[in-house]
Amino acid sequence: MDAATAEARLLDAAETLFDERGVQAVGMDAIRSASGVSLKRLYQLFPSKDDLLEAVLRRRDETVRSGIERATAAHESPRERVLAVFDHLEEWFGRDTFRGCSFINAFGELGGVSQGVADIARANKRSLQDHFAELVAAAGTPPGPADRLAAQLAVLANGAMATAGITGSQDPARHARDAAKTLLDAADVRS
Amino acid sequence: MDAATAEARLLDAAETLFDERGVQAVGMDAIRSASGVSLKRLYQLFPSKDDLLEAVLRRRDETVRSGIERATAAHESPRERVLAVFDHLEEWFGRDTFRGCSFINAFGELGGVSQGVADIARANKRSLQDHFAELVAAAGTPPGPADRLAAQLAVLANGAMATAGITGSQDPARHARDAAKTLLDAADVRS
DNA sequence: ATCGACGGAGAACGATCGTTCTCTGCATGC
DNA sequence: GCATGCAGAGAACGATCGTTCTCCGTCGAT
Repeated sequence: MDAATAEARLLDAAETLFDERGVQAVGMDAIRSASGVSLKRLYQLFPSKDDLLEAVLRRRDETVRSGIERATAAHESPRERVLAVFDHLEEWFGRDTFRGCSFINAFGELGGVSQGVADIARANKRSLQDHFAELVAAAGTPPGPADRLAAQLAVLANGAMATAGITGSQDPARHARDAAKTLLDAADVRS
Repeated sequence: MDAATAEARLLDAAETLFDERGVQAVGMDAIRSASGVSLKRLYQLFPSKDDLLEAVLRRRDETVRSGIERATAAHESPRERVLAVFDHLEEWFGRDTFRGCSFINAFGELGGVSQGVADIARANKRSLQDHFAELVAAAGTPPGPADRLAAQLAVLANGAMATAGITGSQDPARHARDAAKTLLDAADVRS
């Protein structure tokens, strides 16, 4: 097995286990077993558990961004693109492995003791809000109101993630989508 | 020191430390030092760390509920009461010890491995939504639309908590409040 | 075929943690 | 004044975890 596939297997296994049980509840041995990559190789690629976790979060950040990018690109109008983000969330919440947003969860567990984790979570949330800002700006909304609307949409999206994680239901995505529609109407983003 | 004050000191110390660093990063010795209660007494009152954590969360649940209750009771109209919840959040987010919602954080860390923690978090979030539902119903909104609006408001509140925890800013409370106002207007909850 | 470098399996190590136990002192009841 | 039981301080214990090390087999080069 070459280094690239070992790394991918490690990140896959670690991501799954961290999502399932949290970070500190997962031992390096469990990651080794789940990935089939030896401990020696693991520590060559990721010198510490913190490094592995941050790599997992960074890769997940990329996955999330491109997933949202793809979901919104499938629609034409800014309004439909914004709503597509919430449809994307609903589909995500429906996966049976879903147990909340990795960044919200990792921040809750480690944000107080790991600056690295806190920084990555912050960057992820900022990128979500920035993405909403771009979509809203594309509708012709002036910068000030666009930023405010984007912040509100980001709060909705994060609320859907937190609520869906805890309740284990897809409903929060639909509720957030409905609320987003109301906000878009009020801001006169109709197309 | 009698049992009641020992228990209170333990819950205070544990709550502060858990909020600050997460649950698993806090040793029982740290709780002992911070509370000034001996380990022996601690284990007499709370037979395990899990018991202590659940007691902390249950007490916090009460605190949160009564805080919201008090904040809303200070206003007359249903609309003002709903908005008062978000003002309450803003004040909370401004406290320098704020590091996110204890239930969202605890669920992220332990929801996957502790049924007890998951249940308490779920109950807390349900009670928040129920409270919104009562406020909205008091405005004369019919049950169906009232429940939908309450769910949307709950998503907003949870989103504000998650976002404020990660970004360390009070802004999400204001953005959520503005969004709530728009939703109330759209639902014709004007007084 | 022999040597040597490398990778895997898992034991070992040191630290930490939850929990329990021991020892000591003290206060209270006779 | 003395015995008795309780509480505190912290050592001890057993388990777990992150990390490193040892041993062994394999494979490629000469």
